[in-house]
Amino acid sequence: MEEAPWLDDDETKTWLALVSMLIRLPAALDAQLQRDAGLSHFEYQVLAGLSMSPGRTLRMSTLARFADSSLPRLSQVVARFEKRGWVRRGPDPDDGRYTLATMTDEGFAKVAAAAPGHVSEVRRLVFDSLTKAQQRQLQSIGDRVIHTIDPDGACPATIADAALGVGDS
Amino acid sequence: MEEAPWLDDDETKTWLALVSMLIRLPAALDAQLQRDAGLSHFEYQVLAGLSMSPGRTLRMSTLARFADSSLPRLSQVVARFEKRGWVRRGPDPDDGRYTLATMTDEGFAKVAAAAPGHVSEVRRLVFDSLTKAQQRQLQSIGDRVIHTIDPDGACPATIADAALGVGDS
DNA sequence: CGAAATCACTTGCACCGTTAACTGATCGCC
DNA sequence: GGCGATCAGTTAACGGTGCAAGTGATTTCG
Repeated sequence: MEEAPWLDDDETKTWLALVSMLIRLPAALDAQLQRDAGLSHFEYQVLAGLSMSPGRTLRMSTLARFADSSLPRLSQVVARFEKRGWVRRGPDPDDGRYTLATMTDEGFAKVAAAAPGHVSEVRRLVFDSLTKAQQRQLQSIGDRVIHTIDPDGACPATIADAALGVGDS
Repeated sequence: MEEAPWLDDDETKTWLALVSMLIRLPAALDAQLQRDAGLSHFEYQVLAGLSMSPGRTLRMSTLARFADSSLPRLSQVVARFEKRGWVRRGPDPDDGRYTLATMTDEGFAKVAAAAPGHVSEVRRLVFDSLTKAQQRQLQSIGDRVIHTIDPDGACPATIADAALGVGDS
């Protein structure tokens, strides 16, 4: 713990920039989604995950991992969605312990309506400011940090690959 | 809004990696600080800002900008700190509308005890995984994103420079 | 000089998220 | 086959955060 007591000047600036981005970017995305669609970023992520899955159906636990969510948190959000008619829940025929969440047409319409504005904001705040090289660096940096935090935990992209059939390689 | 309807495959992967980092990195930092010092990352940021300022004193509004915080949020946290004897509050002699928050020796001892473990975790999760070039890229990426979100808003680093006398040029 | 407007901050209320205890369903072991 | 253990998910209680209204101090302008 005594190896490297403090950050040097460059590291401090990098760190302050990262922390600020860590706070402001989610806040900005939440603000846009709340304003234009009445959705939090987390709610959007849940709907997006369901909309991309085959049959628009996913086990709650799989959806929770995809959305970086605890199970209680997801349970409450899905309960709200069910009340609004965006999602239906039922036991998994293969294993009664699992619960399958299925997105309705109304839910799909909701996320389809919200997506363009959100993607546009993501482009505006992130991709438009960055060079192609920086985008590659950003992905690499993100992958490394995530892997350090959770070495054997599947990242959302992997879950997307495995459960949703999205992506390649 | 119709300019670029969707993200391509590379952009999607970059985006998923960034979103995951946006969620997991703050969670990991909170977990370490909570475990080892009983502090949230936000509380640490407030204490760190005060500890670095001249006279360990700062106006509430300046501290709020530094910590990316709303004023009510900061007010409650500082009220808790005051109750624990880590901070004292009083009106600014120059302008009675401002409130000066001053860190006590006990508060300084608290943040000084928490800092090494936190910095060590920051190193472990971020800097140790990254090359020097990636660190430079990360700072540049963060600066650009922050500036896009808030073009004329001062970033914490700038506030640190101006109000705390930290850093250079 | 005094009243209205503005500014910095604090308080009250509603909502959201985490934690711990609980319900149902399946698996392991005898 | 039946009992305990484990797993998936829900529910209830607590703490924290954002928003709107309120307080106190200062500036502005007639």
